[in-house]
Amino acid sequence: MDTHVTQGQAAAATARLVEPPAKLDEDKLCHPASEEIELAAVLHALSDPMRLAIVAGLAAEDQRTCGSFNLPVTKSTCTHHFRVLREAGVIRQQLEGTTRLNSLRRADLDARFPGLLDSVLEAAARA
Amino acid sequence: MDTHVTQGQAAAATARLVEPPAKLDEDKLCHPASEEIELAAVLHALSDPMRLAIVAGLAAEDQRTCGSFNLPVTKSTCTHHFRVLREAGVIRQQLEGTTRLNSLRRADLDARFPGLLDSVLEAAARA
DNA sequence: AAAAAAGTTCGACGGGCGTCGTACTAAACT
DNA sequence: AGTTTAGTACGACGCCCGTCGAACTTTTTT
Repeated sequence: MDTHVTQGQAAAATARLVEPPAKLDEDKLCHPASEEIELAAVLHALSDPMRLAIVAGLAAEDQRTCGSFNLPVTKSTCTHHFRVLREAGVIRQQLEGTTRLNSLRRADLDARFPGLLDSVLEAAARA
Repeated sequence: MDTHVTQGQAAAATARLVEPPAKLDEDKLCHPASEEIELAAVLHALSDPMRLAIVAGLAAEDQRTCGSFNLPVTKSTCTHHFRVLREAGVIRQQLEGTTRLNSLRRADLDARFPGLLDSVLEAAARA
């Protein structure tokens, strides 16, 4: 090999063909761009009572950790629900030490689907 | 028995304990009352692309028959989607000869969840 | 260095969903 | 009366969803 690529880097590149994100810490939690947010996915994400509660709780107080909700499910189920919300573009998760801070993507959602989040939040508060 | 209940009525009442609606033609297609409409059920009903298309089509032109949508699925699947929408309280179906006329429950939905339907419809139109 | 804290990953399980085909019902049109 | 029209009812199939437990990673605390 005449290129300055170590054996480790080559192995990593090969592995990336199979498993894209690999090791970049920032991209480990991948979010859709605001234009990529799909309505059906958002509505599906919000159609679960527990996820609706998460979103309502986040609307009341932003930047909360996953554990702060004290949901009546195991941690793995908790991870699942937050991932569904994140991949639908409803919330943003950022790594912060050992925890993940969750925030509502209000601006992005409002830009893509004006008024939708607010009406859902108001509806959730009413029930 | 000293109450004025005929044998027929008693039998009907007993049967109703096992199979509530039974034979009343109007109740064959049972809809939830507006206060009984649940948010999660509505969001779930709207989270399917085909049902979203049905609702959008109904918003454009009301009182349409099931067949008028020419959906790319079989009739039984079609029946399924309309039932999900009806049982969630999103649409109303009324028997009319051999067909069922579908209409959006705008007033009921607006009363229960103000602005929700409109924002979803606007979001659907945008995508 | 060891333990604790906060999540993630993986495999598994049961139930529900979207889809289909076949059989059926009820009204409408020959 | 027979046929067409417009749906419904009932299984059946594969797949996805919500849930769990066990093992793991990473950062923080002791």
